[in-house]
Amino acid sequence: MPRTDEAEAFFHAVYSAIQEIPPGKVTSYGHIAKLVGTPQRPRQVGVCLKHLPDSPTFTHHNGNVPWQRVINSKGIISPRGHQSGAANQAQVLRAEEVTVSTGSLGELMVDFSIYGWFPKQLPSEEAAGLTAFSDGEEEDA
DNA sequence: ATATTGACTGACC
DNA sequence: AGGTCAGCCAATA
Repeated sequence: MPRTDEAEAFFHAVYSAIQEIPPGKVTSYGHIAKLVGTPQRPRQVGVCLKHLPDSPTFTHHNGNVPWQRVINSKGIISPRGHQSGAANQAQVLRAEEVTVSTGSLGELMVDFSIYGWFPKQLPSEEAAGLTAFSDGEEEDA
């Protein structure tokens, strides 16, 4: 649990934002950071999830916060230094019909098409007509 | 109390 | 296209 009130507020904001990610979709740490008004702290978002309680006695816990729907900006499940936790996350995502493929290096990739928001743009920016990475560089479908 | 780590990311080589 | 670096800051050591 957070040690300061300031951190407490941040944790709460992050968990609440994550709860808004619809089932079957994912987003990035960076995007959550933007949503809570601290775009320069995607890392702290990771810290929040790292310390997400298991016990339902907490307001936010792994039973009501869809932690599995947060991946990194590269579109892959963060390996967090090692693979065990990431593999579990992939399993939980697959359980909610999210396609996760394994790359040649063992990376667990999530299809960008199910991003609730693109990693580099907020919904408002998307509405402005940005094309993100659909610029026409596809070589395969 | 000081130092290191790390569920991140974008900017630069 | 792929590695490195500098910010970030709570949690650990």
